[in-house]
Amino acid sequence: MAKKPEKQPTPLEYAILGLAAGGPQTGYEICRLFEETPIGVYSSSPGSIYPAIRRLRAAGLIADAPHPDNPQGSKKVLRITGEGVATLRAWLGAPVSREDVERRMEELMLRFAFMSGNVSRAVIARFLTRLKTEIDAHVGRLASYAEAASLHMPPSGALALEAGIDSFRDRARWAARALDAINNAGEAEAPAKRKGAA
Amino acid sequence: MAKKPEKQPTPLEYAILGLAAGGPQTGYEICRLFEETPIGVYSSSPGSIYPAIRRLRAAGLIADAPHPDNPQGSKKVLRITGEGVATLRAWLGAPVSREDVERRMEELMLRFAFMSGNVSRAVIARFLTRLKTEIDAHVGRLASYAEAASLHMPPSGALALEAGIDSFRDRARWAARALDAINNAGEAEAPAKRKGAA
DNA sequence: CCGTGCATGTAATTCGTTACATGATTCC
DNA sequence: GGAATCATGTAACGAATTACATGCACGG
Repeated sequence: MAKKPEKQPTPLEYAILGLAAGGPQTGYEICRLFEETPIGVYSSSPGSIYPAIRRLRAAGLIADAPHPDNPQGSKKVLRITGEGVATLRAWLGAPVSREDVERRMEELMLRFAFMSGNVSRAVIARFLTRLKTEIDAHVGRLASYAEAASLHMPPSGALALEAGIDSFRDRARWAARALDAINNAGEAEAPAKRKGAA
Repeated sequence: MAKKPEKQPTPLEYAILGLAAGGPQTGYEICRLFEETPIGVYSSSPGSIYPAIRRLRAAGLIADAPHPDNPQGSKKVLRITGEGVATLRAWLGAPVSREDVERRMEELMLRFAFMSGNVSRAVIARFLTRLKTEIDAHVGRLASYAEAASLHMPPSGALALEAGIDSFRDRARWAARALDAINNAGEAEAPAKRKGAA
């Protein structure tokens, strides 16, 4: 358990790690998920997935499950390791930075997607709160840029910028709604500290 | 003007081409634009931009403007070539595919941003119409997937999927609004075929 | 016994990222 | 004349894309 340069996994590797955290998977199952479900906005295809699996295995974040009864070769079942869980949780719990919002929103949403079951409700709530704060700040910057520059832009340029601002605003509203949903779901499960409405 | 393998430029190269189509630029000006304006969601930094400029120059899509009075070495002014304009227009006018919407929405918005001044209003309108159609279809697919799978997903996974669907819906609404804006602006400029409301 | 789907990979290419290198202006 | 900014690049590296390679299992 030593001798790892401690390099941060790529988003694709985190995605695979997150899938493995939901239960043992084979490489082929992971390929299928990337092909057939909306998670696959993040690339797909065996050519990127199998090398990513190999890197995760080399880093000790996943391991081959003891071959159930397969002779070998075909059907290797992957299981996340303790260190893998720790790495995944560190990623999920990392602060939401301005750069994340400006240039890595997709990765933020991928992070969020894997949170339930892997981090506490408090961590999820903190993520959403911080996400909304950072998005609001970014929308402010974009709006003032648009105000200053829209007139000197070609119409389609201004409209494209508007689309970007809109989508950040929309995401901020979603974050607020998601926070409510998480809190309500949590209250229903937990011993119920307080009840407002049904 | 021969001997080019006719390979399709990358999004970054198209972005540079689009900027050059707006008027001569220096590499440094392009770097600054990527650093300081919201166009820079598409990477930035000299390390990717200068190599891209070199590739565009090698492909004959941009050329060095005859050095105005600079001795040499510093401050090379880039100008788009006729072939560059043709390549840019081909990109801007290309059909909107399902794959574009599913996995290259950012590139579609980049395309749209450069349309004014480079392609006709008809091409812009066709783009927006087709974009909305493809987005609506994709929303339909995502919604039926969500209906079938949301219950078996962890809550944050379902919420993340919802965020994705929302943002596509939002973008479809934007496309409709943008189409109106383009049409209205066009009518104001053109000899006015018909007038409905002020 | 033959094709289709299951299942796991490798190889070549290419682009982007990060970091570094270099020199010319301009401002104080 | 020294520092900041202008301005243009190169080098090392990593990772994704595309295409290809391989073999097993199973139904018809």
